Amino acid sequence: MSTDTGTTRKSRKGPARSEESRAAILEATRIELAENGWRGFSVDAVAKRASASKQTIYKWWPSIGAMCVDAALALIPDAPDGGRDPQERITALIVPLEATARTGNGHAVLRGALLAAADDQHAGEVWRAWMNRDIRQPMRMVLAEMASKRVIRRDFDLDEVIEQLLGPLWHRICVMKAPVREGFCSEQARYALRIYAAI
Amino acid sequence: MSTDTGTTRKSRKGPARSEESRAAILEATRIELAENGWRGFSVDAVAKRASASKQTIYKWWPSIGAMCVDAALALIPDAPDGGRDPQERITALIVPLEATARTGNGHAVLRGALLAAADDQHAGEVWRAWMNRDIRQPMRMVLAEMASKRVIRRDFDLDEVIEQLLGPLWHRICVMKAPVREGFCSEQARYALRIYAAI
Amino acid sequence: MSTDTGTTRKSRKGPARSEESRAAILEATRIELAENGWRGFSVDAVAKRASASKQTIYKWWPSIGAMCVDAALALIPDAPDGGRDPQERITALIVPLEATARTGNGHAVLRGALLAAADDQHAGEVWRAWMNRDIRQPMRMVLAEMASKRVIRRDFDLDEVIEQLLGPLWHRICVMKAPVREGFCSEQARYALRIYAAI
Amino acid sequence: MSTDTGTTRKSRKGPARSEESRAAILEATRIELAENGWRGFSVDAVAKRASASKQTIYKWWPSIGAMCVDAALALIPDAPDGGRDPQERITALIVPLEATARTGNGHAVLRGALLAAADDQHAGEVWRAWMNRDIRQPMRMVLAEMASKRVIRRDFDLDEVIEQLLGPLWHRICVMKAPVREGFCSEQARYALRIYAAI
DNA sequence: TATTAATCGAGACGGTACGTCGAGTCTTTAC
DNA sequence: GTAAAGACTCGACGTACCGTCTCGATTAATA
Repeated sequence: MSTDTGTTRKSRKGPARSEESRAAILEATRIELAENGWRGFSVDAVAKRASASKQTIYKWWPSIGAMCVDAALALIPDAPDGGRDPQERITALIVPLEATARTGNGHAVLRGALLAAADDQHAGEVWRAWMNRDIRQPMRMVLAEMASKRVIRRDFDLDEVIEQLLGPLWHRICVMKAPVREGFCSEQARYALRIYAAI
Repeated sequence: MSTDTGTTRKSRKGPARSEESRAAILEATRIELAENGWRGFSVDAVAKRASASKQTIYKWWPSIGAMCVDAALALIPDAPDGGRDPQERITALIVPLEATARTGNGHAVLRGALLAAADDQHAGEVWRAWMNRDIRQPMRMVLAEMASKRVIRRDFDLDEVIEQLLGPLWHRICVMKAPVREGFCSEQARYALRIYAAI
Repeated sequence: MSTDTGTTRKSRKGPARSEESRAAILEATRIELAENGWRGFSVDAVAKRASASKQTIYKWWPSIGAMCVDAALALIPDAPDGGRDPQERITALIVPLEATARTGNGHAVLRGALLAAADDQHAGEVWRAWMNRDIRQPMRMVLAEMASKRVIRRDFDLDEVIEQLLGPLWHRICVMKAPVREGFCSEQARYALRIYAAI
Repeated sequence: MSTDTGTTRKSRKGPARSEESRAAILEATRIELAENGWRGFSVDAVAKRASASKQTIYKWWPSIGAMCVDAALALIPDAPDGGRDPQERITALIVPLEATARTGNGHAVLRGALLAAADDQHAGEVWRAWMNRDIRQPMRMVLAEMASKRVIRRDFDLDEVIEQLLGPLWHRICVMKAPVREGFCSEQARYALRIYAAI
């Protein structure tokens, strides 16, 4: 789930931003975040691992927290097409997160990014912006459609639905530090919709 | 929800552990945690604010994360008596958390402690031990009783129920950084039980 | 006391070296050197002040120290004609330095250049080459003539004479940071010759 | 020529300043200064070489320049007793400098300290304070005595005499970077007094 | 008149060092 | 004994500068 690199430009003096350097920094960030956690995360270590200059890091990211979130978001695959079934469409929105948490050190990277988002101003904004664009808005569409067809109640609170969907994953990854079984997220989706089922 | 102070002793030379100092350190911890977050949290600042020596802090806590969790747990009131109704008994277990999150800077302290628990080995153990004693075990009892009476299904996973109960609160406090409305937790309890309702 | 610009060429493709840029760089160098001293001197600041590219600076000077010396030497006026009197001829060789030190921020520029010459390999060579050409050689001629006429002793050491002439100025500018009074240098010349007077 | 360590205290909580650390820092400073010069001098390198913390360095010295001067002054031996002869007494004041310049890497250390004193506010003050105490004041006494006995003229300028004494040494060490022969300083003393000789 | 080679401003980049802050340990004094 | 005070080493912070490189534009000699 890529974010903007900000390299777009029409014509300007001097060399363009090095995409190579950017990718190396994000990869190093993921490794360091997974190994040392959020408080133990060190920009120096990232710079050294990525053979990059700290200057370059601080130039392109507003804070190291934002960089951590960026690095994690780059790991999340694009959502698959959910077809017509509302239940499937909602599941499709959150399975990429589950997939990330279940692959390699993805759970540790996600945990680091979530901590960064909770602890750092900029990181929180980046994370919520991503959530808004990739989860909240699409889900609002689906839920509105379901509500109009009386499949679910009309008085749901969008944010609370999202919390019921993502909260358990968060708790598992961050607090329990236990593995995420397959289908964990899709099951939460089924539960959540059942809660709001009309009658 | 106090934790052990470790001051119990039969007879030993010299003065006992200063309860005054311990309280000042925990209070300073809460303030610093709420003001500067987890990554910005500093032992030096706590020591200065509490007029304590760093030595004293390191003497009594295995890690600063554990101290943060201790400081937050000291803020959580004891659970009220839930009576006989299972629904009420479960609600009673989690409303202290909601109450803490809704009082003063409690949400920020809780957030700091949760981040510490997710990021720091010792802190995570302290937090999970508390959860196990004050939430998980009591809830296991209630749920077992409900299952035996066929009020809920028998095949629930205790940890997943807990995640459905606490996850949303976490997500709200840490990710959304939005206020927690009254009844948020008890509603999650109602939802969770509905999910596992028999039939 | 100008040094070679290195722009002489017979025929070559492309534009010639920009004299405008060179002058702007040297002027910026003088200002920065006077303001920030030798250790605080920054190529970036010179480039920005002169609206020049760092590339241009590194292309034309072997080291920043050499550039500092160049910038200072450009400030030293040509020596006046000393006439026939040996005393006057020697005085004429060093009064340009005194004049520079007594004009505007000349003392600070001179100090910066001297520090550069003492601290930097290239700068030292540039400075000593200038000294050799503009002070040492002419003085050798005058002193030899005086020695042949038995006005001064024959066993003087040229470099020690120069040190007696320039050392005090140096000490005043660099160590005492006190103003240089008019006639300071010519008086040193008179003293030095008196030291070596025959008889 | 030691300077105050500032470790004097009657009674205070906490450990005293570590003399061991202070000595290691000064020795490392001398080595680094001699090897890399003033502009190339690095606090990091000193800290690493002395196995000291930068914190400790910045705690006890107002600037790195002052530290460099301190390190050099510690190398200058105490002045010998000059006896009764005024000429000898003056010579005795400056031979320690010559001796330092002629021993080991003393010339490079002295050069570094002189550059620091010329380039750095604090360093200059430290150097001039030392000069005032160990050279200027004693010399003022001797010269006053000589003037009262009509051995020298009465209208000399103390600072100019000092410049004539020390300037040549400086010029040799810093600009010429040539070795200092034995007797260089005492000869300058003889010259200077001859200049101001009555009649 | 194109082509070509050089110059120049702008600025991105990997590094090194800056001066500050915090972690965790140790030492001294006071109680 | 406990605790406050604080010095110490080590490492990371975010910034500044160094010296090299790349880019786009411009300028002058050559073809």
